[in-house]
Amino acid sequence: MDSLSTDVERLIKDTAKKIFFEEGKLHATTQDIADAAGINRASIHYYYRSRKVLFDKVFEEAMDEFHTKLMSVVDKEERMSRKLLESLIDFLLQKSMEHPFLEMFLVAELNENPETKLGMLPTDRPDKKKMLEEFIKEEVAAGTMKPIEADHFIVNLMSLCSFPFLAKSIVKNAIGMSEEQYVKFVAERKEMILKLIFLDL
Amino acid sequence: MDSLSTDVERLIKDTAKKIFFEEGKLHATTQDIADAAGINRASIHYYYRSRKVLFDKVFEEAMDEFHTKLMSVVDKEERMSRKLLESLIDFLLQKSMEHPFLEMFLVAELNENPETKLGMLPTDRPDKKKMLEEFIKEEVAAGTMKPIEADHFIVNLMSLCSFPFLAKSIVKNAIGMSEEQYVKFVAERKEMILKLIFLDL
Amino acid sequence: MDSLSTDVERLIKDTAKKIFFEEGKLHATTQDIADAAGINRASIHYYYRSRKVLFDKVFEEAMDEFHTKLMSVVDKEERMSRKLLESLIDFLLQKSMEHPFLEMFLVAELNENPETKLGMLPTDRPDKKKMLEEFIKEEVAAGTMKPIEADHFIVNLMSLCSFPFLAKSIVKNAIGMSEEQYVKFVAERKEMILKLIFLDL
Amino acid sequence: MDSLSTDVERLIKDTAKKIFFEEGKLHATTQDIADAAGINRASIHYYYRSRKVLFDKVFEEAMDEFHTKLMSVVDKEERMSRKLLESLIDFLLQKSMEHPFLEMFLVAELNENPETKLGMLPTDRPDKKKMLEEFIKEEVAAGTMKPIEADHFIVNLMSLCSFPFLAKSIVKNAIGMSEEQYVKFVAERKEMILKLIFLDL
DNA sequence: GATGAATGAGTGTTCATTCAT
DNA sequence: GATGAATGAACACTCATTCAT
Repeated sequence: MDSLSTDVERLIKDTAKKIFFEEGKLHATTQDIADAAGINRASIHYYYRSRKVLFDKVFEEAMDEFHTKLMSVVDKEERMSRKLLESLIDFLLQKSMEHPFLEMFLVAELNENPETKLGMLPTDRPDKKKMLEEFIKEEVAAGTMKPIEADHFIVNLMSLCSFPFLAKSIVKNAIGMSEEQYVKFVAERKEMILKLIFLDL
Repeated sequence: MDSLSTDVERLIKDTAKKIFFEEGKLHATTQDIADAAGINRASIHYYYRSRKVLFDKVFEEAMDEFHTKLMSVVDKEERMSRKLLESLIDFLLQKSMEHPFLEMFLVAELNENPETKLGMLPTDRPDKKKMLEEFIKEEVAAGTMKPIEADHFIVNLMSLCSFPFLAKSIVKNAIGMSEEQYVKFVAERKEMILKLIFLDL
Repeated sequence: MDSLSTDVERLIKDTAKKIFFEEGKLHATTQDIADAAGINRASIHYYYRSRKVLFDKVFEEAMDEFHTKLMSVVDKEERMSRKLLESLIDFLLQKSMEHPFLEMFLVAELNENPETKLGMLPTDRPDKKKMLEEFIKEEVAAGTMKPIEADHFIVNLMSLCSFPFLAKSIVKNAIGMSEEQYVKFVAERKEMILKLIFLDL
Repeated sequence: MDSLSTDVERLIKDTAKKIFFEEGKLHATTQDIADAAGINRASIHYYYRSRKVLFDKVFEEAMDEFHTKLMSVVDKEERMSRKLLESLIDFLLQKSMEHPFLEMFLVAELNENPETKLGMLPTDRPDKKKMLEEFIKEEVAAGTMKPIEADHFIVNLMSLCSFPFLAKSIVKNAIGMSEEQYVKFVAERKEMILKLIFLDL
């Protein structure tokens, strides 16, 4: 009953997501999307009234999914722990693999329309920041971590997880990696990041 | 040394650089550039045959400048040293402040035209990589650094230096920073990165 | 007498007539008609092959109806009389109330396609014209009418009967009439027109 | 100095006016206008940002011109007189010859968007109506006119002057007039209308 | 050298229309 | 018979680009 038509609607959305957030084609036209989906350009307007509506929907959905999953990770425990941190890194790496260019679109949108409001991102919550600060303090006290401000800590995490995927083409070119080497490289990131954070690993 | 026209030629180039790499306006039109430069749109085509020529020139120049400066830093010494590394971080942070969105354009270009050849980036040179690996080995031997592959090391550096600028709007939103807080935050990056790398700082 | 489908067929036709000739929506789309009829847009093409076929049918029908009724009025008597003229005015006012915008479509069609042939209108018949001229001559002789050419007479009649309905929105705006005042105004037209024609009223 | 470019701007406007209000092509596209003007379709967007802007400007201008001229006729004298009435009829016939289809567009617009506000039309002014009523009263007292309400009088005038031009194609078809006969017919309208109004003519 | 005017090519969008069920 | 899905054709519109001055 979730009949054929719905499939095309989803196909369009999925194709758009792929082109935008996986392939990072910032300038993709409705024709590009239609071609990639193997459908007529007018179908896009049949299901989504306009390019903007499609884009907004696809973008909002990707952001929502990101937000929701992040929340489910971050809110799972009362206190920050190594296990929780590991889950967080897992999540950040995972979504960067799936949608390496989501941030690019967000940044492009914000550069074009600085007043755009985005769904409050999770770390902008005092309780979570406090939680993180306490964790750092404890680890520092235990001699397993060097003192660091929570803000830098979280931005480091984002940077180390997102940038290598976003800038995959640069990274590969700059370092002269083959695709295989890149895959291996990416697989090592999690352990590498943990070792960078904790002195006892 | 040229005539008056050169001034306009330079004005166009500088304005384009600003709009593209400082403001990150990926979709900027020739009209946007002309408006920002306070000149006629046709002048852009008079000095640069087409938008693509202007973009390519501006892009190549920014990349060349980046490349040249990087080389001058990296090739200053025969051997890698803490001082050299510090210079490198200084440089990376500096160029990210100047042109936070240069990578975005590079990535966008590579996503659109994967075959694009970019001037060989510096670390794709076995000697430099070797140099870095030796440095790491020595620091590890001295107990002032944890073992890390050179590739991860260099990508970490790029990530930690570039991402916070590229994603300034996200970072500020996600953490709820004011402009003043962001300025302070950015000023602290260098010391923070060094402390992250070296165990004895 | 037909089956159910005929009902829908008629519904479509009636709705189209209403939108076109009563509401004067010159730019009405098939979707507008489908919405107003509470049916699916595709049904319109099921019953009528194309928009043009529907429009032509609806238009032809309205014209035919007009033509037929006019004929039945005009051909009822052998000779023109005051009573017949009164019937004619009644009819013209009546059809202008029902389909105030029929002429607009006719005019629009003729402007777009000047070669369009329309069913011969009744006054384009020498006998009828002769009949009218005799009537005028008699009334003039009786001192109850001023001399006037038959062509002007008939165009005056059309003008005085059609225009106030066709241009209702303008008339109301220009004179500042309320809907009630307009209704009263319209009701007075017949007597007014007769008084304008005949000196003894 | 009112150089070539301005000429094209005017050419576009004049062509649009001609197509819309003289030829009554309600569905005319920008391509139709461009073709008729012998220019590129994009030029229309160069001078007027959009079709709507062009249409609105052209429409407003035609209405303004109508309004201004009408005022200059109507306000020339303190009191209504036969001479003034004659001027008014002259004006109404004149503008109907120039722009026979202006009312059609006004009506179409009002049918599509009933809330549209149009520049107050002139007769919606109590003083003018009073003026007309006094004139009628005087003529009636002199036995040169039959009693008639001012509203009917003014609508009759509009009808008798506008309709024959607006519905030229119908009139010609209905009565079987040649172009020459129509020209003669039109030339006779003024005298005919005056004779219809005044008993002593 | 500089600029307003003009245009071709392409994009989003709407529409009547067709098709499969 | 009826309808949601899909499409070709046309439209308004934008943009980089060219031309004439």
